[in-house]
Amino acid sequence: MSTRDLLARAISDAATTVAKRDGLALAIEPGLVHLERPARRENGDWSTTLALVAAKQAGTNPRALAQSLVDVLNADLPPHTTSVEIAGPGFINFHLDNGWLYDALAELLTQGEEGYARPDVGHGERVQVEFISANPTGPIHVGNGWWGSYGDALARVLARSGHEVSREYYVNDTGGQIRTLGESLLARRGGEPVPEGGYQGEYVTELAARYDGPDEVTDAGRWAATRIIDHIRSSLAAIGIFFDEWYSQASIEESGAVDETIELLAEKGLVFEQDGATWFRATAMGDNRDRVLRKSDGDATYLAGDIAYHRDKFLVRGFDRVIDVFGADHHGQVASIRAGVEALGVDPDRLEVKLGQMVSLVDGDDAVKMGKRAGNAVTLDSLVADIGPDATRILSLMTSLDQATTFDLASVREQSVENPVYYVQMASARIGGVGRKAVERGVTRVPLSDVDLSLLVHPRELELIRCLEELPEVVADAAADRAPTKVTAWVRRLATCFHGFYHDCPILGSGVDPGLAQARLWLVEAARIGLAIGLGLLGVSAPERL
RNA sequence: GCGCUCGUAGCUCAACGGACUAGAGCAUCUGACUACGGAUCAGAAGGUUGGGGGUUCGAAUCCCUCCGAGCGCGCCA
Repeated sequence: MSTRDLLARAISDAATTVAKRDGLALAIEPGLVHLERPARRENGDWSTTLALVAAKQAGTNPRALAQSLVDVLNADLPPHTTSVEIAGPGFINFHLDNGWLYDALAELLTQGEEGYARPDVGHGERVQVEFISANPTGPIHVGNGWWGSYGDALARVLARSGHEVSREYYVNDTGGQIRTLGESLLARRGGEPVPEGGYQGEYVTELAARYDGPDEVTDAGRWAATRIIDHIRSSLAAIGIFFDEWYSQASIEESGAVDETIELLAEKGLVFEQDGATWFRATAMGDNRDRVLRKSDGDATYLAGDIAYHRDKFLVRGFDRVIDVFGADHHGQVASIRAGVEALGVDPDRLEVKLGQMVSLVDGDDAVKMGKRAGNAVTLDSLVADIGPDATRILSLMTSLDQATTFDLASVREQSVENPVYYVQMASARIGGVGRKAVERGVTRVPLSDVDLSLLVHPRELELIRCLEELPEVVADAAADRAPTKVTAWVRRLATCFHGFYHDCPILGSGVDPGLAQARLWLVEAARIGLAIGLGLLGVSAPERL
């Protein structure tokens, strides 16, 4: 059990003691004790706001409650605790000796890369993360890659924190756009200009040259969409994004699921006919207007397919939770699909929609030329070719999804200090360097049980251990908040701590005490494990040399 | 016009109900190398968190309002 958990238990016990003694309504489960790290180290190693939060329900004031708790805690100090004090309006601060850090370090090393930082916050919840789902009518752009990196990292974080995760790409391989794609392809093959509103891109010309099927629009469109999806798949594979499922919209329509879904909604009295079309009474579910499900020409709308698709997710495949990651330009769909899900009798809270704000690229002096929305005009392939897969992923995971971002290609293109991937990967390379140097000098790590970790007393060493100790909590928070950027922030902090340690604490130097050298070698191993876990969650490589 | 999202240092971004100096990086200015990779480390300077109200013991964070920006408002997908 971690020191943090032991503290939480001690606080819970103290609350029980105080409640019984003073007749207060105060019962706090250890798991609900909120512990945080004070911003300033002199205010202790851990802090709790329990007295602030619980005073009202206990019928007392925060300072008085805090004082009672502090008295009880000081009478029987929790493990590693040297003192407990009250601060400000009623914060309770705990000062610990370094022993808790050595315990944490040993725990990390014992659990290793596989076992460490696997907080079970999901309890096996089955979560589907659907992301990218760009239409198969052309290459994907930078925004798709940006939001895709988010979706993939979120899936990794959820998987590590006790969720059963499935990644899915919804392929819109039907409807008018596929016909338009087919028309464009056939026009190009016939040497004619692409019709108004068609797809003009060069990729259409390239595909046309390879197409040897019939002069039939739908066949041509489907054929092209399949080739384009293959291309998208490889573009995403290049930055480490893979899907469990590529779900075809056409397959939903062909299976009859769309008709069934409309029928289901009709049974609930939420469907009506008007102007020759079939409508969904979405306003009954809070949408701001009703929506067409079946057009007067008999074709199902995109929305009808999407509702049928979500019915499949929740009611057929049985996911407990569905997280859809959309670009902000699709936010108009959210209210309708949410209304549809609710109409099907599914608790709409089980559907989470994450909107990725727009991404803009500038390129040094060419900023103006590229224009404001350049990000959505530049292909992901060209970005990756330009700055590499690792930089693409870490940059897209530096900012939160809901922050519209602009970044300058010129500043990250080369091995520039503005490119955070080098700072982090240099830590990885230095760790690799220590290993190589150790081999060169014939130094090997002795078993952990023979090492005295308490020799690690340098402030740089202690900071590094503190940082590593935070990882399980960072993973849990990142999962709960759907915020993989928290992992990015942590990885950068870890790199900073490692560089500081590396700078000030020689490991293999001739003047280093052998016992201390062993402790430091194990600390380096712990840093390697932490970095590997963190970068792994982000989909960024941890190279042993640069 | 309506709706959704967002306005935090010169720039790009953190922090998303906690205090104790709103944090990083870049850019600017000072320092540290015969180093286990200096693509590093240390320090300085830089912000009434778009404006104004409100709720709270406590607000960048929640609510209202105004201003500004982006994106949507099809029997397209």
